[in-house]
Amino acid sequence: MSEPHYLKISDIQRCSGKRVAIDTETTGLNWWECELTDIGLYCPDAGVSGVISTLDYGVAAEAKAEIQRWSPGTVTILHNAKFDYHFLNVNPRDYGWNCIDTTVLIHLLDSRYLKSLVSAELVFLGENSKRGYVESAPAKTKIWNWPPDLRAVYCENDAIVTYQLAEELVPQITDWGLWGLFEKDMQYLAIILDIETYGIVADQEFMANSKRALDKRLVFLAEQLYEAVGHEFNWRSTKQLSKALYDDLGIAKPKNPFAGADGIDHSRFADAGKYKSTCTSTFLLTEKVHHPCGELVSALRETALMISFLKKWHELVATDGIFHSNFNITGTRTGRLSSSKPNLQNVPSEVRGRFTQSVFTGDTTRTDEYNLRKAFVARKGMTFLSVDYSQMEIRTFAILSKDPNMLTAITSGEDVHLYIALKIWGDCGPEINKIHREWSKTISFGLLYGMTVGSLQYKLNMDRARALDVIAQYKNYFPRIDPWMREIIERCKEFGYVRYWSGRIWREEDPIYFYRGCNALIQGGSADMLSIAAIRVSEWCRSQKNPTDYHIVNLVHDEIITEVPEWDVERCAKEIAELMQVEDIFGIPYVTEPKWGPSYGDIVKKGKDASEYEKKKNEFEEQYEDIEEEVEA
DNA sequence: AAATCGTGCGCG
DNA sequence: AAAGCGCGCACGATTT
Repeated sequence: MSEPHYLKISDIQRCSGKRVAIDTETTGLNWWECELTDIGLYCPDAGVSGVISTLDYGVAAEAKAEIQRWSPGTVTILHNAKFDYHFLNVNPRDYGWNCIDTTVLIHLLDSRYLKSLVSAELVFLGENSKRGYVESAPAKTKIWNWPPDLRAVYCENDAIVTYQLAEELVPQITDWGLWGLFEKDMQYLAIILDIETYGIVADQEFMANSKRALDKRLVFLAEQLYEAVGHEFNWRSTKQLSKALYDDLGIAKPKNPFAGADGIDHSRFADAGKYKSTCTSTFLLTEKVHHPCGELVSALRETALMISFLKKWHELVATDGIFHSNFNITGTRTGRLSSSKPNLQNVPSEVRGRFTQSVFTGDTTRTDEYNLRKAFVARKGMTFLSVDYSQMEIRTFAILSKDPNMLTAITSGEDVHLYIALKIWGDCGPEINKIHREWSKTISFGLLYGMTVGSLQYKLNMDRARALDVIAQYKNYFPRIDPWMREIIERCKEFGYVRYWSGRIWREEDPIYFYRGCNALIQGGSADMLSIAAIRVSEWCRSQKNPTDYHIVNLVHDEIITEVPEWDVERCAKEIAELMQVEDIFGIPYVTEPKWGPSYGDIVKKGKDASEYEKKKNEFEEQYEDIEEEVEA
């Protein structure tokens, strides 16, 4: 092992204004409760290479303060910058530093690359310098428990590798014409750093009440099921469930819809084991197996899932009652954001079961203990303001494909799906129009994602000829759909990638997946637009008279949620909704819709009756009592 | 005992 | 219940 190079506090200032790679080691991943153990710096222009050991709290504070004195224009280079910045308690934007995050460089070159430093070094520098250190460390020991000298050389090495990666990758990014997009993503990263730091408050009382009610509900439902079947079993196991329903209870098992007249599945999927012979999906159980046990299992699954959300959240909420979720800008194939610990992008809402397997089966409203968005609340005196885009992806499709009729549809100001349905199939009376509207929705989203005829006939329960006819009518009305899709597939064939309006590159070499490029352009193109909107909203927040009262708290693909003073919400709604239209980008406004309320589960459009909240609350209390009685009985 | 895969489902 | 895109997470079953 090489000797560690311990730096003096005074060495830190030598990096100011220069290109400096930073790597930190810490006592854990949770930056809001863990400590820095080391700060590695590599700045060849200043002749600095080494580590500040920050095990001493005073030294850590001193080192952080010195770093904060770096002048504007200092180029900080980090691998997964958000992590280190959280521990250093700084946002590079606030100090005028440039930031180069090497994971983002990699992601922009090809979103399929793994982002770990080991993998990056191997792919782009052809080495694995970490291995030696890891092998000389005590087996299965966390880095923060390593001997300090070993950790120091490891940390310094990571900083050096990060610097080398930037040297290698920045010219590649420039060559591909991606530098502008990279700078945008670095601005985005700074905002996400703010969002994570500020966090979102947990309503732990709601979580506890909801959990209690759901636990009882689960026991009650399970007992019902076991009684019906005649014995206990693990309903979570598809194997055991299949046996209980179709063998023990003798319910008729749904026929394989892909089987031919001889009852045998001759499709190309049959051998691949794609047909799940247990037949226990919720879709089958509720739509095809008409038996109360199907409903029971469906309710059990929903209840169990809600409980698992609550259990996870209980572990994740910090001691100050705040969630510090993690948003990853390099986590998806298309350029969307992903969220974890907790995932703030898949929180169950009040509306349940809109679709089962994408087949419309009617909306139902969840009672309060199932409306888990209520677990996220605004701080005292504040309110959540959620502004989302209407039909964002259809709008992006219209703009990218320049389909004249689709552009008219989205700028008409009408209900887009109904508008399309009426244009294609005419006014057939309210009942039939409703069906046509569902068709239109299924086809619109299906086409965007590359749905096949077979799938549509299955989804809409039509024969092949009818499904083909419906698609033909749709495509006949929107003449640019087919040509646009063909162009994208052609580009994939020719270049091995397609470019978004933003310049982002989506790569694919396998012809069987070229069709996914259409979805990537729409989904990812929308994501790049939302990120720009978020950057502007963040700037707006910081330009307010009292900026500490205005924060973004969540981003959900087509929605920006801010926390603003309750008294000021109407003005905020108006200004942010307008700002988010970003009309300057395409010359066409993205229509936005503001809603607000005291919790994420209780945001409604302006004008909705406040007594609605009290009404639901009472229903919750009643239902909770019912469950208590049910269980006791 | 731990890692990985398969299934299922929440969201857009 | 495969066929339409993109995620994160929990759990059972299976593999190492």
